[in-house]
Amino acid sequence: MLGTVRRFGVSHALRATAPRSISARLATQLPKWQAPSTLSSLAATRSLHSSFPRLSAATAQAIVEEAEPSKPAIITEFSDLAADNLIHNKIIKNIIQPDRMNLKTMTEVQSLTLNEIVKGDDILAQAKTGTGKTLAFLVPTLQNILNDPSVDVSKVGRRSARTGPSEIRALIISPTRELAEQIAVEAKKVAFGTGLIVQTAVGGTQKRAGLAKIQQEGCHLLIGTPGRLKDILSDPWTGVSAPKLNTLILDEADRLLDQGFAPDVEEIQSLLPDPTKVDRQTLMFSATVPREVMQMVRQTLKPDFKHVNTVREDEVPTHHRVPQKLVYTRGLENSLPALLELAQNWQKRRDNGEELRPFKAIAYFNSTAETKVSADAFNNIARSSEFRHSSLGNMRLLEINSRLTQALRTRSADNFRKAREGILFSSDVTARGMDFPDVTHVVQIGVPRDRETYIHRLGRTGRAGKEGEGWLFMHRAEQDVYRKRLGRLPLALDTSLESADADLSQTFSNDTSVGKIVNQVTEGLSQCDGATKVKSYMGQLGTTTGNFNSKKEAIQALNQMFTVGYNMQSLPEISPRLMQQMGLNRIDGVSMGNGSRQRREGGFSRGGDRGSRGGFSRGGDRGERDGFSRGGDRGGFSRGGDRGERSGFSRGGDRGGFSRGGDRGSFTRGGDRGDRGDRSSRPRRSFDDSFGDDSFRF
DNA sequence: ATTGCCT
Repeated sequence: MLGTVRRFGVSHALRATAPRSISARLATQLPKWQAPSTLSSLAATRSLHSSFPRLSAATAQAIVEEAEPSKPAIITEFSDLAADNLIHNKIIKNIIQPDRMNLKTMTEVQSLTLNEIVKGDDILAQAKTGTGKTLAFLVPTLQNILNDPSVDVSKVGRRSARTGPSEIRALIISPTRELAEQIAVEAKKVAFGTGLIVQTAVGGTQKRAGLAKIQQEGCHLLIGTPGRLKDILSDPWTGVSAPKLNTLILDEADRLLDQGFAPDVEEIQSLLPDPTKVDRQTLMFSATVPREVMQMVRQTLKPDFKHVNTVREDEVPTHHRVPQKLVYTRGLENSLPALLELAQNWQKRRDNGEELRPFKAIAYFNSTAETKVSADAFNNIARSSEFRHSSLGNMRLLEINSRLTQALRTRSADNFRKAREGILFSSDVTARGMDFPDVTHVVQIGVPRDRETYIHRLGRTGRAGKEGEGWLFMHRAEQDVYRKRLGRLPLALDTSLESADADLSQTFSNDTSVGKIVNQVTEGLSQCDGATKVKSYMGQLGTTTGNFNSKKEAIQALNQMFTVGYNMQSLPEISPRLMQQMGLNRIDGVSMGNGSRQRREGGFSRGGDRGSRGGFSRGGDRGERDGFSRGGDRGGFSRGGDRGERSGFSRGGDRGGFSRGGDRGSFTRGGDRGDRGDRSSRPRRSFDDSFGDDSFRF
């Protein structure tokens, strides 16, 4: 708690030196916001001007005592924004009317950023997932466009409308298409009736149709993904340009500034008017701002930008309202049974009269092919009449990843939004920003690529004041990478899922509930397309070899998943070239392909699904883009070789030395700053150093 | 080899 107060105290003191903002003024006039907990009621606004001196710990402590007693009430009502014509009446109505957005009270991040954005400051805003960041930048940004005397909204709707394809005043960049569309939907709600025109530009849609729409209707606010934005802004032939652009918004800013996106984002910036000639405000929003992107942030924003941070530095940026559980799986093949068991247990409790919301989960996987196999397997399971008549029978089982056609992606997202209960099998395409209502569970299968990914995925539940649960299923051999990569997180060990620890190489009787689950999953997987299973194996090859303690263990676990879990006879071939690239060798247990034969025959030969039956659709081509192959289609089955006997494979689960400990990983705060993300700028504390006696167990 | 992102 101490660390929190200190941070708050410093920030508050700094804030007092800044010009008094309207929100501060409003704050003192308004009744204090009734916060559900002190955790979220505290907030910090601080200036990060590069010349600002860093305070010593002693100074900070002194300020704490001075500043702590008077906590300002920082949250305001939307209706109060009408004062001084701060925000257009129409916008306020759109927000508060029961038949429209039906919101009343601003969230912290909304109230803390509104004035700064209207003032025109550059901002980096950090707030937890699901706390209304989108609205926080939309409302003042749309207001700023209305405030611009050169923007004429009065004639919109008539033929003589003065808006056009070069009237873009604000640009919002999003890392995924669905998020861009979602922001646009919200923007249109806010802008309704104001005459402001909101347009989108994302990939996977018809470029020409989108351009025609912009040309016909005009555009004040453009929302899009990096590739398409770059495309239309760089191509003079499109007629779409932004010579009057005043606002650039990076949603999920840390993602857009990371290696994968930064070049595109920089190029887009270079296509915008010179900021020394046309004044430009840049806004960055995210729940996570790892230390290593701060340099990029500073380079992109004006030197006097404001850092609004509602996540206290000793706090894990996840909701304390979302309990997080860690499940060790015996093998990689145990994850899907454990997922089914989780759903079943929940629905059983509902059947027994517990007041629980319907099971609505997102299952996250680290590769697209794995999402596909898993979704296909569950859809196969769901075809049985037993399943259909069980308490899981009404679940929607949907899949989304970047390899699907955009039409299917959109359909899955829409269907999952509407679904009362179900599972969305997802890659990281939905990890950030997506707002699916009433998600009760987020299940992450395998350790995610980084801590930010973990946090954002988890943030798909527990939104807008609702409850939710987070689950991480992980192989024992991922333990080290879990600690190193994810750092401090409030996960509690959970051993309630029996199928997570079952030895799937055994035969199970349908008499037990675990046996039934295992048999259902095995059967569902048997019916899946063999080629997709190979792609899943290949896809996981990259992540598991990076996640496991050793490559050898990773290969053994994968091989077992493939043969025991996927019910395949022989292992996918890995070309000598790839093996060399990945630093694998024969000893690791991979099946080395014959490069020349593979080239000659191309792709892979269809090998044996042992248990596959006819009759069912194999999941196969339900519209995946490019036949689900991105670049070199490798991975053949090795011919001949071990004909399905499993004895040749190591059984994974070497668990020597591991102790299961009690379930105590609850949410406690040590004195040290939980803030991490310091992966590059300074040496990380070792895991053990950062844990006191009553700290997180995992 | 692994996510997402203009054709």
